Amino acid sequence: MSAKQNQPSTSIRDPDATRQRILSAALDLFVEKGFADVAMRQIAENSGVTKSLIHHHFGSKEALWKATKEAAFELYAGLQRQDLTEAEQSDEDLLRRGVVNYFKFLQNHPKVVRLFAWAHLERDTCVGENDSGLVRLGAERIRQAQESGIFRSDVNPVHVITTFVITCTHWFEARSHHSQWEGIGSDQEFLDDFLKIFLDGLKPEHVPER
Amino acid sequence: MSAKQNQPSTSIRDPDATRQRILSAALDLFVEKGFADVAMRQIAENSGVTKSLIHHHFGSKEALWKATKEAAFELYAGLQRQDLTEAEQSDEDLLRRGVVNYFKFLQNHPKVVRLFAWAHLERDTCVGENDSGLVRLGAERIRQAQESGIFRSDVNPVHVITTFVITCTHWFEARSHHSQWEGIGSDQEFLDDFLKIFLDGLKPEHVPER
DNA sequence: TTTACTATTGACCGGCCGGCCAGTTCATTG
DNA sequence: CAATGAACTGGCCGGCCGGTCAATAGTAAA
Repeated sequence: MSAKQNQPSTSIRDPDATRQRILSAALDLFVEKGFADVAMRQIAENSGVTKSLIHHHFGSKEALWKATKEAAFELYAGLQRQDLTEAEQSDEDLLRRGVVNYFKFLQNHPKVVRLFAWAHLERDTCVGENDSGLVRLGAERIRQAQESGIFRSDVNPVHVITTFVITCTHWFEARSHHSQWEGIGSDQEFLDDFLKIFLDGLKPEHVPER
Repeated sequence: MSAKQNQPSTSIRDPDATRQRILSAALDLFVEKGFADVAMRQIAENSGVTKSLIHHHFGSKEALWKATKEAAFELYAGLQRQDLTEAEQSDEDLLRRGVVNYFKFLQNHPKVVRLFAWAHLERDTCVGENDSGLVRLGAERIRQAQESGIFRSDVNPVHVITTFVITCTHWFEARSHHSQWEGIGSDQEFLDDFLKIFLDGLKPEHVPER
């Protein structure tokens, strides 16, 4: 992957790979226990390097934390932007697919979900800043669909996006919380029910008086 | 409040009040920074007592954390149960009022919101266990409304409850996250839009075939 | 081969952590 | 008025924290 020249695998030192191993171990630990409860020593041990080496590559614990979040967000934004741009026109089915895609993404990336949850709690704003572009794009799609009469036009398009983003996100963030509720269904069953309510709730008013 | 006998206010020692002051300081700090990032020394300083005294009254940091969460949950459950039981029959307007009440509660108790968010992340199950009773009660109400033909019957009642609980909760938990989204409205505006979508989405099917 | 640079190590630092303990002060009770 | 026990204090402990630094080892350029 990052093999410079034709250097064979005899190369003992590979700083890129080292950084990657550190980031990976840091991600696992930060995701599990949050920033404050993780010791640099643990990260060092889990990644098979010295604590000093982490400082050499990343500078400080804070900087490593920031780098971890940025790496996670790159993954997140990359896939999301892809989903959003490859779809072309706006109709109900597009929104359904958008919700399903977002839901599936969170389902497949539980680490990202938890990492962002920690970030929210420490009032990290960079995640929110970064995806405001995605939201703008999505809201524009909704607005177009409202103008075409596909969706009701008496709701703020941003709130439509927010509603499903919030629902999907919190479903996974607080899974351990509501998974013990009696009678609650699987991921798929909840998604299906939510889509019924959400999409029918967005249908245009039946009696457009005035 | 907790004045035993007719003891005047000259009483220097008041262990109940002391415990309360410790709990209050602990709540503020835990809410702000989470369990791991709070030092017993800070709690001691903020509550005006010695670190040793906290250990005397609560035993350990973990125990204090647990006591803090339990106190918060008592407040939460008390008000929620009150809202749920004082309402009698089930109709659309009842659900609307339920959602509004829940939303307003979270709006008025940001500390509880954040405390529970920390608890979720450390996979604390006791919060979820405790309110499963509330959910059961709410779901039963929805089921009755479905039988009466007030709501669509093709969705799991628990998922109806879950949907609005999740939405309200995450709206406040991740406020710092989406407050920077361009075009997003105030608490009230979002609530209004969500209610439109949610309640209309719950209306019975228009063509009840079969 | 020499040089220069960077990746990597292990030992070490001051400081803060949660918890403990011996002692003091207060309030109740017999 | 003792005296008993709980509330409360200050000081101390071992241990872990993030971070630093001088020294070493590998690597690529000259």
